[in-house]
Amino acid sequence: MSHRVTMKDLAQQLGLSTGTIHRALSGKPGVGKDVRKKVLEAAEQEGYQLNSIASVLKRKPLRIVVSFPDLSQATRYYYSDIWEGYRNYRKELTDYQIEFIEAPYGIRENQQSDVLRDVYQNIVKSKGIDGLLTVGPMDDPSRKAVQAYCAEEIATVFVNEDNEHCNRICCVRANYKIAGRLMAEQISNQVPPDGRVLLIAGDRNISAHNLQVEGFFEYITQHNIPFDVVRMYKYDQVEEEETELCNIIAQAQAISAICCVNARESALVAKFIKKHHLQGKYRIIGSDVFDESAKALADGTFTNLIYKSAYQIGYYGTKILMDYLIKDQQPEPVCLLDCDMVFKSNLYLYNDNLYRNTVRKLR
Amino acid sequence: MSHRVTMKDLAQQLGLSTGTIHRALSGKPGVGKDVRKKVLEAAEQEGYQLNSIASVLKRKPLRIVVSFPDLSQATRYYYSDIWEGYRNYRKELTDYQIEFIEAPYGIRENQQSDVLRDVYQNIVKSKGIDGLLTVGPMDDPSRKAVQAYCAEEIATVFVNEDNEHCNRICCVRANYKIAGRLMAEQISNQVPPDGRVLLIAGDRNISAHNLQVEGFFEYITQHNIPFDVVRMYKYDQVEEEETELCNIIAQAQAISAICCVNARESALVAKFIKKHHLQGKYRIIGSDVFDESAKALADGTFTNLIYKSAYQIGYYGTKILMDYLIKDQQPEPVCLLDCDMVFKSNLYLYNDNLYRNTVRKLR
DNA sequence: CTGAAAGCGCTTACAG
DNA sequence: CTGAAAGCGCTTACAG
Repeated sequence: MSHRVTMKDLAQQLGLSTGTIHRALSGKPGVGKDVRKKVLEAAEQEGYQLNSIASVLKRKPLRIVVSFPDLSQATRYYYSDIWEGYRNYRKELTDYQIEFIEAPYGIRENQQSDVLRDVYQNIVKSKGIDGLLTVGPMDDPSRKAVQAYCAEEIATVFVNEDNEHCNRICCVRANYKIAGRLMAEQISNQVPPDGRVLLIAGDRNISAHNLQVEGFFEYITQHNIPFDVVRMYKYDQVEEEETELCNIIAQAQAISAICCVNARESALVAKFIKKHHLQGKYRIIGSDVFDESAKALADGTFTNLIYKSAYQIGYYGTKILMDYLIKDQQPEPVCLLDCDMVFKSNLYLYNDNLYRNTVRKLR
Repeated sequence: MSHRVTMKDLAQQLGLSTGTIHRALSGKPGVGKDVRKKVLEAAEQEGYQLNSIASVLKRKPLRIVVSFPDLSQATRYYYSDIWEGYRNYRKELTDYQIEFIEAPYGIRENQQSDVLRDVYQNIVKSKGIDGLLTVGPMDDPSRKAVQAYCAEEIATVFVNEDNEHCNRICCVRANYKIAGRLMAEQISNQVPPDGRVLLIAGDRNISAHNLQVEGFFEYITQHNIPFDVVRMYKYDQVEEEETELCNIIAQAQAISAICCVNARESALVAKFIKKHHLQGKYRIIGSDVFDESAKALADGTFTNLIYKSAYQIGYYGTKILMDYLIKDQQPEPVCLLDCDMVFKSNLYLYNDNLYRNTVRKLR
């Protein structure tokens, strides 16, 4: 264990005070241009590494805004896992002096932008904050709200949705393509290669849905599986959906399997199957783990579920932001978390929040 | 953020020095019995929590011995993942002043005990160590070697194998029962319920193998699947194994699927299938991810693999030991990590060490 | 057995 | 823009 270079060492070497070294290295204002350069060079030269532990002790608390959808709506299962992942990583940070400001928002139009603007007015402007963790904005007002944060050099990490027009340090999301491939592979293990498969493809405007569809076809193409795939796009036509399902199922050429790329329609499929007493007639892979889908898997209505790593996204999103702020670790711009195939046999792992104590591979 | 109670606060309240408070709370010698009691009570009363960050700064480095099998032998794939998980968690601990002493051992008889005794003589006795991370001893000499550590109050965490006769704080291992259930469930999705299944059951003396077999039968019993399961126990009769496989496969009543609870025999099955050009004839689930098994999955010889969380065992084993030493967190005595079903579509996650950056659910 | 003091490596508030 | 000093909350070595 040879001596690790400290700020004191650099200060002595350069004939400066440790305060100046600190200001130079931390990018704080109040240090001459050439002095800063000299310090950065010496630090590089000597292989100086910030001691992230020591730096915690005396600094004032970091202030982080965490803003995800609240649990009032359709995405509540998904986001309760995101919140939980965030909270669990937060526990790892006890003693790090971090103040988390939670700002959940409803999913009505403009809710994200309203909440973010509100926090900006009330907190950012007065006390200042250091980091922002939220969903990449999908509408103009939200994007503008986030850009106001980024303009203040506030480190920003997006979950689920990216938005490259904001100066975010990274986006953490599920690897949807692999999710689609997994569905195709699992189905291809179970139904004859010339079988007919209903792919409930979600919304053409939602990239998470498209990527899964893409992955699905990629797999069957690469493996020369001549599935007859029927795609259904009724995500925003809730009323027509059941009729459409009836039509497809009533067709002369029977389907053997159903795959569904999103939670809402998975719930709908489960309901439909039970209503028409079709349990066991099809191989069905649903998306996400929540009350209805978990029940459907447990009772045999579904064969499997794809878990899209919501918990891990919350956990890693928080970790990546904090590693950036505390340890100066620069993440990849996009971090993909792989999805899991859920079986009856390991459903309890996803269902039982008590032991959700985890994490996942990162790409 | 109300003020958190510090040692200084306790010292003032009790009219003692912070040094005494520290000695009392940390269980160090050199403090009177009733003084210690008084301090512990006050700490309890005031809700004192150690600031684990501050405690790192001035203390001398913790010294941890890490001793797993080396990579010279049959278990090298499995243990390279364990080592890697340990190394990756270690990276999270930069700045925590921890000195890791790596003591890999060969798998010949008594290698573990020799190495542990050697380290004990050369390091423990002279410099002292704070923690031990190793495989729970499976023979008498190793058990005695470990007990010598535990007698010195050295915090000990076992991976893979437990041994309750040592005073370990915890054992971290895969949830083998779930692994067995997953195999049964996946096979039952793919072959007719009255199908014949060959279960390569490993060694009757190895609990990891037995638990998987148990889980397998548990699943098919609970779900009333009338599989005809043929068990094969030839783990230590390598020469007879191929003959036995030939016999079973040649039988009039054809088997539909093969499940294998361990890595060595999975490699053997892959070789056998390829040699006899039987690819695609059976559904086959192998164990563990390593060169041969990964190839067999990729080329369609195997349908799936069960990954027994080696990486995560190394990662969490290290974390649990360090959380105990640094944050005073008492773990559950047995921590079970769930296993993954590996598909062609996500094989790269297990195969590509570059991005092995992860973790798993803990029970 | 107990206290008083120094110091871990940073960050900050203050003075100039 | 820069320096000198104090201090974060612990741990340690020394003195008694």
